[in-house]
Amino acid sequence: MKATPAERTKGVCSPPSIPLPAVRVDASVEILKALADPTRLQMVGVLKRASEPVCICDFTAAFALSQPTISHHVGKLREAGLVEVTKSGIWAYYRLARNLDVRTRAVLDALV
Amino acid sequence: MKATPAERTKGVCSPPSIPLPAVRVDASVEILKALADPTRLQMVGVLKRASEPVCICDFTAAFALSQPTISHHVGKLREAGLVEVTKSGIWAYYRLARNLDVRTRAVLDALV
DNA sequence: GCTATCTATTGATGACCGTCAATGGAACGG
DNA sequence: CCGTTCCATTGACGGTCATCAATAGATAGC
Repeated sequence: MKATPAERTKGVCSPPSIPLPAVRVDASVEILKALADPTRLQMVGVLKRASEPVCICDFTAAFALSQPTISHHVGKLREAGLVEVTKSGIWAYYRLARNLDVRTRAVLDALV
Repeated sequence: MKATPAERTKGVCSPPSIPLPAVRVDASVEILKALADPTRLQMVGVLKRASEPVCICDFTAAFALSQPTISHHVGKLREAGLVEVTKSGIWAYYRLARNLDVRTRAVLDALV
């Protein structure tokens, strides 16, 4: 009925522990989902290296995707709070958000 | 026909630059997608803090999800190379992979 | 006003994901 | 053997996502 290779008992082996607060997990998941796409990760890489805000038209030229798809991706990044947009005339310029928290910045430094 | 707020010309404003190698982007995206789920991120947090491999039955007890769903999530983590499994008798014990590369470890240190 | 350019939005479509119930497979105890 | 426990797999279902074509909004120059 039971087998104890170490000192395990019934169904639950060791007391379950959930160390991370749910609100923090949700925040991290939102960032991770925003970054978990090749195009968006490349975009963040470009923005992280750019010394000035980058025009959307640069992305449409660089990424072999339709213009609505490009707009969709930068919108996702903006919803996640990763980028900021400033509009000047016809153009829309994007840059990395300047108030990224420490953990998000660490993720970006590690990956892009 | 054209408007030049700075020194932009026609459609393409500045020469496009794709700094990150595609192979590295794909590898990063695989890690990000594996982590971009609340349950899996919590699992990784538990494993990161655990001093010994954790039994699947602990996860089924901790996460209010069906056992197939738990198995599905740890399978995703294993496919991404984030965790390793060692089976002992009836039980399956999971731990963090011991050969995680530097960038992946930095992401885990930042988030979980 | 009219036209051209850049960007965002809408609608549609095909693919993928998270979840569960049901089943299968393996190992242990009697 | 046989029943039990643990884990993985399959099949199905609803939801989300990435993508594009088409359209709309906004701005600048004529």
